[in-house]
Amino acid sequence: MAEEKAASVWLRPERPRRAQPALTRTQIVDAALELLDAEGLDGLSMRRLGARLNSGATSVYWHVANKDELLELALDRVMAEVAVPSGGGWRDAATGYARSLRAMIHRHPWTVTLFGGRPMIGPNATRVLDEVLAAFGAAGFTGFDLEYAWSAVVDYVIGAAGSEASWQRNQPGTSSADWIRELGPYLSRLDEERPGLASHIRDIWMKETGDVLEGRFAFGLACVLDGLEARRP
Amino acid sequence: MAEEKAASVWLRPERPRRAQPALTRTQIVDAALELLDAEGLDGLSMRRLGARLNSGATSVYWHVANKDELLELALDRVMAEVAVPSGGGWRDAATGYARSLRAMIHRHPWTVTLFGGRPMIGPNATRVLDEVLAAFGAAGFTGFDLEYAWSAVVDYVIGAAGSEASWQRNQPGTSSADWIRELGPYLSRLDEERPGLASHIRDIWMKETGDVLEGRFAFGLACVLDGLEARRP
DNA sequence: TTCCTTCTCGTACACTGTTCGAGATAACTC
DNA sequence: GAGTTATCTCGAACAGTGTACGAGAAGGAA
Repeated sequence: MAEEKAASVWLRPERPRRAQPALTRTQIVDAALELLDAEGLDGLSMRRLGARLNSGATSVYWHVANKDELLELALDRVMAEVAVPSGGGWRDAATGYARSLRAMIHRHPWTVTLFGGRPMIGPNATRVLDEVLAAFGAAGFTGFDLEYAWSAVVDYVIGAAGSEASWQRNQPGTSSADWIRELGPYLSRLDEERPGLASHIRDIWMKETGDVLEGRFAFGLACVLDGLEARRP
Repeated sequence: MAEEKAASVWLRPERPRRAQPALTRTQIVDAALELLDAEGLDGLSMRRLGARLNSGATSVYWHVANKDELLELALDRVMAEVAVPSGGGWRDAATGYARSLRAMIHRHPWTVTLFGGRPMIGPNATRVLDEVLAAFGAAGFTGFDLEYAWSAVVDYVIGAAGSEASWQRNQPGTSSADWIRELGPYLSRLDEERPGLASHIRDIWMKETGDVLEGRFAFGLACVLDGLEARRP
């Protein structure tokens, strides 16, 4: 990856082009997304991207400065899938936003590592942020409280959805129950050393189905939102 | 990275050794930690690790199967710095745990990417988890609620501290204010398109000092804990 | 025609994780 | 003592990575 900090992608428009261009930024991002969604962050290499585009590996560098920059574009692209419902109360808006963000992360688990890398200022990310601030603003939050309030929600969602997603990213096709099953010897050792923990693991992790994940997220989100409600001016 | 899934590190003890070994697991992890803390995840390569240990690059592979495994060992090592205070109420325990985890993440920003990769079952991670479960259990939580309750706290802390840390990881030595300043043209464009957002950015991000981060974390954590308190049996 | 911009791409460099097998060294066996 | 085995180090090699560079093709304008 490049060490130089080029000016942000969002300041440098797509290069001017002539009649029939062979490669486009959107086309490149499309192909990158296919690779990312199919095989995760490791699945995207510039050479494979070139192959998928039926072009030379290094042709992409005319349209995009970096691999980092390409990822920034891809991340903003999937932010288009995130929506903040309007019309209902602020709590509906917050819940809808949280669930929509989580769903997006589940569809694109590779995003997790990228969040927070630098402030996201792509068009879709700013649109989402603008909508979120409007919704929380309408709820009465202003100034620092506004920042704190929406941060609490995003931070929780990214933490929760991130931990859910990084499992499926690293152990595709296996459940945590499968994994625990391989750990027989470890669990029986744990029975002696930390019996409370061992029984909790057997109770919970072995039953970790989609429902449990769902329940966990609903619980945590409700906690955060209750806390916000209590602090709302 | 290896595709094969070797049995977990924690099931395979350090290899038996003779009188004066030249390389030790702990020694290796020590050196790895130095590299990780100094230069982040990218700073750790097997060759550089070998160099720091005054040994051949591939000698490490006798003591550790993978780079992934090495990272697992390093991650568990820093989990030793996390503590759950006991003696006070459950809320003291939860707060202390949250702050201790956040502080650890700040000291070792490279951990963020590693969390959730797979369940952490190293000795230090299990010790922490055991203590946390005990604290939340003493607060009255049982079964699924116990799992939900502690998850809400970890997920929030990892989300919040993670976003704080990934900034310092990617832009070492610069503040977000510096970064915004470079974005002059972008901000003035935003003034026209999304005036509310632009003014919020100027108000908040430009002033993002340690105090703001501190306030944000305290706010979010209080929200989560209030929510838990309300749901406590 | 000449010139300039736009765009593609082969080659090359310095790096990565990891495998393999050769060799050294110590401890145990006879 | 000699012989054998287990422990450990390490150089070479392989397939892969991101990216700089420069040669060249293709089209529009003068």
